[in-house]
Amino acid sequence: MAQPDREPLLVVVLGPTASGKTSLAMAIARRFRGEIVNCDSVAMYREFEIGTAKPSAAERSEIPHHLLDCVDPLADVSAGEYARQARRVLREIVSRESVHPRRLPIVSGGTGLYLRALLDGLFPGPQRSEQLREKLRDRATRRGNEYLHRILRRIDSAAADRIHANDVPKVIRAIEVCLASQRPMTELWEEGREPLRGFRILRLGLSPAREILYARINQRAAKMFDDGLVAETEKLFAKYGEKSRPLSSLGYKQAMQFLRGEMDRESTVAAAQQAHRNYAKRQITWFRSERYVRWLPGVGDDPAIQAEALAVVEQEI
RNA sequence: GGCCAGGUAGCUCAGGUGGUAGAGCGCAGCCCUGAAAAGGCUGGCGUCGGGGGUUCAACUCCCUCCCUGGCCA
Repeated sequence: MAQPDREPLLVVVLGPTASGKTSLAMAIARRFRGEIVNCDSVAMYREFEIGTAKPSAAERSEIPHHLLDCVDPLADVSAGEYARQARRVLREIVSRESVHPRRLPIVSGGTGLYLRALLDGLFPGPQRSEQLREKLRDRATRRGNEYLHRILRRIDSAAADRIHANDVPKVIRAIEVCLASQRPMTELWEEGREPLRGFRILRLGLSPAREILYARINQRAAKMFDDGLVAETEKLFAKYGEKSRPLSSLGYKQAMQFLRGEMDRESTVAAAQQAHRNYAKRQITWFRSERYVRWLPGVGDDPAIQAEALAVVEQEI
């Protein structure tokens, strides 16, 4: 029996792309009156449909979904912004006075950093400054990565030790933080993060065999092209131009190359499949070190896996 | 059948006046504190087409055979 004063449960479904997170989240939501909170960075953008494998219209009308289609194609999201919005949504779901029993929030997604920002929090640092970044990027191109890295070493040597000189975006972010806050970034890190409070968190991780996952990825990426990914990309490019960041994300990036005539259709599909596989591998590495994950050895639309997951949630709820 | 080009890592290809080989990609492992579907780091891998010969030593030189592509008949 649930104690009356127990904190509400939050279920998190995580795993690499194409592992069946949506299916599993839907199954849990159906059974326990859930609402799904998206945690895929690109799915937040409006109008990017085919390449993002968003839940279908039918799924969205059956179960409430949050943080999908909430960002303008010309805007930029960030981990911090995501975390703020997601926390607000979670509190809202769980604090509706009129709803009994309480609805179950289910976070579902594969963007590891966003998930960490949501659950563990980020350090209290400044937001990005596009002008400064532009300037630093420019210097990196003209004077080299090592040059930029030496600047970082001068103002925050601990950060320079941790960040490889070739990892330009992270070097730039570190310099940006130091300059904006007038303190070494690693010193700000010491101040800790602000984790999400007020929930008991159950992490369910999907971990299908590599071979099976790669086969699903290949199939799904090919299907995106059959379903009109190129036409969608063309439309979005015509409407927003190159400044729309998600146009350079998985699938869209390859479709853009096709539209520019850089590749034939077959190589385009192959390149998109490749990019998705590489991404999945990085996700797997990221999630592997995540703690407190209840791993499910299969795919989210497998009835046996769903049954296992439902049983685990049942115990916790 | 003749002539040319070529057969080197899973793939595409570099290379070497003879001292047992590389790059990119793939693959695998890893990192990640507001661009993260981004960015970066590390690492296997080869009977250098087969067989002979010359040589202390052949992937490299010579002979021969096989295979692929092109041109000519």
